[in-house]
Amino acid sequence: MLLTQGSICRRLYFVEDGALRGYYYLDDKEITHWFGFENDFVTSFHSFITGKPAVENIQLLEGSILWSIGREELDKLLNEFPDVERLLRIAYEKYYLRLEERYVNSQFTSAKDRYESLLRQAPHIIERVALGQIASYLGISQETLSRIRKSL
Amino acid sequence: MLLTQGSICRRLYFVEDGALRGYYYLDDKEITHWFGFENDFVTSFHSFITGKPAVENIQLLEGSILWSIGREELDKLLNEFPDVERLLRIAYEKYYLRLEERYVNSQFTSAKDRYESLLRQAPHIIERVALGQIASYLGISQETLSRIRKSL
DNA sequence: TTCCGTTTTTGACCTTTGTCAAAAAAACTG
DNA sequence: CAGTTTTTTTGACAAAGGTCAAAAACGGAA
Repeated sequence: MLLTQGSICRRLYFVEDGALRGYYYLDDKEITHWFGFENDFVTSFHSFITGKPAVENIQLLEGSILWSIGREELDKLLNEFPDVERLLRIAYEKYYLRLEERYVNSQFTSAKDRYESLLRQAPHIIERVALGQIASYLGISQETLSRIRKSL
Repeated sequence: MLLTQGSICRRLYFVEDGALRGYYYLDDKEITHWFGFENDFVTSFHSFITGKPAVENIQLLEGSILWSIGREELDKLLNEFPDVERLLRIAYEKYYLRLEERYVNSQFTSAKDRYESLLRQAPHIIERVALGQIASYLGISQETLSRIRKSL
């Protein structure tokens, strides 16, 4: 575990290699709301940005190589090097667009289409992650995902 | 209309006063995916950031006062003043968290809860925006929203 | 192997929300 | 106002996906 809900996430991670996921609990059910793989930045954005306790847990799914930087170190870098500020701004643009697309898809495409598009975008995910985690990531029940797989 | 789909959005707007919405078409149906009110930044983020043609339309919902800046002017400012870079980065953080929350809500709360929470967060929206637009914003059909309202 | 715990699949049934069509209400317009 | 258009509501029905419970498959560890 990299982070447990309730604690404050003070570090930003970069995944050189490996896999992790962010999840939280909704009436005792685990909801995975993101996966991070090679070359992703991961953190509990809400906690890292606001300094409030995290609502999510971050778990390593396999042996991974991570780099990390603390909030204070990052702030120092941001003050010293405008290029870092720019890098971060551009990273946010990318993550914003990614989330926007995911949001639109979640609202207006069927569970089946979402699963197929996940397979296209991240085929390796199937071998690395349990079914139930993928289902909650897609916003559907595990049973429904199982039926979708059968139908393909 | 501030922007029509297919054209490239080259400006970032700031709403001093008024109301606007961004919407796109999905099988001939209008899907409103955001509203902008006082003190919001609005643009077609996807088009503005990537320079690709917009998939969305931006429409003024009432008489409004807007400020705007073009992509080139903004880039000039970003190069000249690191503080602007910082401002923008922080704005992105805010919008990212806002979108993240909306995403989580859309997936795991009922249509009724989403409507009630919208009423709490933006009570004025009801008087300013048509029902069908609110419904598509919440990701539900107009009929369902009508029934939800009846049940309250 | 065999046993045990976990994950995935299957079946039956239920709930939420969508769709289509029509009626009612509200908002414009001349 | 009366007439027209747009928006909202209502009803009947359909579809997608959820829930619960049980069976099957899988993956170690002894």
